[in-house]
Amino acid sequence: MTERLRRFFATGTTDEITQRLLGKLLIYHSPQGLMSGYITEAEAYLGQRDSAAHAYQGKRTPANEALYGVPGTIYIYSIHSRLCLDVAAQAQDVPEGILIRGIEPVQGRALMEQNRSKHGYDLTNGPGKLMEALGITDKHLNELEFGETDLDIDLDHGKIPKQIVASGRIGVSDRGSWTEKPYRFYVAGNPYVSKLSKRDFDLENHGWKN
DNA sequence: TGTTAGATACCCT
DNA sequence: GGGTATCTAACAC
Repeated sequence: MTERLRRFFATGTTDEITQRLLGKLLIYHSPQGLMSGYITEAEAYLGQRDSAAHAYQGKRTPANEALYGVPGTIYIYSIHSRLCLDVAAQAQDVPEGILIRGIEPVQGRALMEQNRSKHGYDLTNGPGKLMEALGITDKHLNELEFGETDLDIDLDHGKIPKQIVASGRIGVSDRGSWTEKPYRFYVAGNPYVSKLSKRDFDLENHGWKN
């Protein structure tokens, strides 16, 4: 199965893969129990030529080594005492990646609420929030591969976005022409998307086609 | 209801 | 020291 995921994360440009990732089911077999959610928001980072990427100008350290791994490698990094979840895209040694910024809870919502001590849409509508909801508090999954460990992505049981919105990436500032490039993608109307206005919520079907 | 500003927190270089 | 996430409070509409 990992063979399929590897192909998924190496076919097409990274911004295309990012859009295709929306609606796929992220699964975590946690020690607490099974948790899963549809991916609602993600950002593409285009490697050494992308001034907002961790691998800008070919930067390579033990911390971002996972970006250079095979397609589908898990890259976990910390920022402001929180963790963010990335997936390495493209062939090995091509340090492009996709940041998962939001999921819509499917299974294990009660566990997530327990981990976050929050409920409602605030549960998983941000990169640090979803990691806290999943109960991932360290980097032991870093550099492992999706599908080979407790984290998995199910390509078959996802949702189809009715409409995908592209926007500039969050938190990227003063990065020259890369600052405003539309490499953030999200499911239009889904409430589990960071910084989305309430009036844009599609409360009927959360922006999904099915 | 939405936008903004400030405080906080911590691992990696 | 840089990173840009999250929570709260304050203010404008």
